[in-house]
Amino acid sequence: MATPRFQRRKEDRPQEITAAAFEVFAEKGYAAARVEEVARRAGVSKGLMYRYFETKEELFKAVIRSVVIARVDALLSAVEETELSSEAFMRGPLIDFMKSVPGSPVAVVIRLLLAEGQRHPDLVDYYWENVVSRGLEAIRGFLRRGVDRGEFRHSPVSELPQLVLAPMMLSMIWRILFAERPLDVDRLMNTQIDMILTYIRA
Amino acid sequence: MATPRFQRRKEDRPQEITAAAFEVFAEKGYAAARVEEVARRAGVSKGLMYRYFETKEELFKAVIRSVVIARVDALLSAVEETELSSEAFMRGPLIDFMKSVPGSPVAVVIRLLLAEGQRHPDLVDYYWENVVSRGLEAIRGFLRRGVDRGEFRHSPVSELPQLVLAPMMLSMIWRILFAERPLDVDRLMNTQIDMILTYIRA
DNA sequence: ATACTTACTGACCCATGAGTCATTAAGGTG
DNA sequence: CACCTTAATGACTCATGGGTCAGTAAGTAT
Repeated sequence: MATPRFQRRKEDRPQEITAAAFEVFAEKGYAAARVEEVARRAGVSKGLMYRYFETKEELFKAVIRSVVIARVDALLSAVEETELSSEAFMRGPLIDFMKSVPGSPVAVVIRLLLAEGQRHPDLVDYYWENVVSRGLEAIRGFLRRGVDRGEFRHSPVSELPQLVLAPMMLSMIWRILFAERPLDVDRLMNTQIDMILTYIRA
Repeated sequence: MATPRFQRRKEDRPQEITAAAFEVFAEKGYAAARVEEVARRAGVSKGLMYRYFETKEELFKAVIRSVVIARVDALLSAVEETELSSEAFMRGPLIDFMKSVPGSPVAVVIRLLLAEGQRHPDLVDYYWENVVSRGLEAIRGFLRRGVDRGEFRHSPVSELPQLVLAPMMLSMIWRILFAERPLDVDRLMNTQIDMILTYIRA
């Protein structure tokens, strides 16, 4: 009694394929990624892959979309639900969030978007709407709330959430390009937050 | 008397070809760039291109190297030669430098490196040594000098030149990905510098 | 058990584009 | 001017890899 040559697992395939594709795209980038390699890692024939995803490009889009959502939502609800003072929130949960991003799948997505974004403007839009603009809005809202509560003074910072995130971006790029070169990410982010607090504390 | 079908211009070709290649790589990225397109824009046959550059990859490397040097040198000598106070230097020449980078060819190179760096570690090394580490060193030296002169107090910032450059990085990434979405780069950089100065002023 | 649907396979097709090379002619040399 | 070197051309080759599809068998319904 030979084991069957394959099993039918319609439900699980798409997710298994996007997971494998994420790996391959992460390692090679879009253009150098081989569809056959994705299929192999997903434990599936190339033909089947094309049953679930029309083209390599569709697969790529599915991968990007599959990575995006969860992390930002966590930040959003953390901002809303916290009972910490604004300063404590920045020194605690916010900084933890920022430290977690550069090593997360989000960094891979950013790299792919930087490389391929020009030819996939709809993906960039998608990413903008679901990640960047929501994330910035969360932080902008947080800073304004601090001002309203009298914890922070008025300053340009309240309208520049990018200032808070800049060291996170830099750390991400650093990690992608110069992985092995040392960068004291903790110190970088702690100092930036400390500087911001010194600057805006009421 | 027909005009000659071509002219021999051994001296100028390499530079004309790398200039055309820069354009094409900038528009398409490495993988999607067509060697024939580069040749066409350089006003040259594909065959001739291969006389000057062994492979597409060599051409790519030549392009990266051709872009790199001048800008950093300008920063380095500006730091050494200025007679401004440290604060005035930061608010003037340094900030001007930072504003100029995101729209410069350097941004294109960063994008190409992010996309292709994994497969060209020697290029990443080259870029690190000739651009990043020199640039960081220049700023670190500048910050230390400010401390030595009694203009700045001791603080972690003196050892974190990345903090100064973080908004520049963010602006660069922003521009690459979200070109059309507004970002007040001037305000971003001015505020960061203002924050830093407030934080470290003796 | 038998018939039937369709998930799945893998050998195949073929457009694409990097790289080659036989040939041509520009432009210098004696 | 005749000769020679080599810059320059462009038609060609051939590997690569995205995408197809005829055939196979897993699982389900009757």
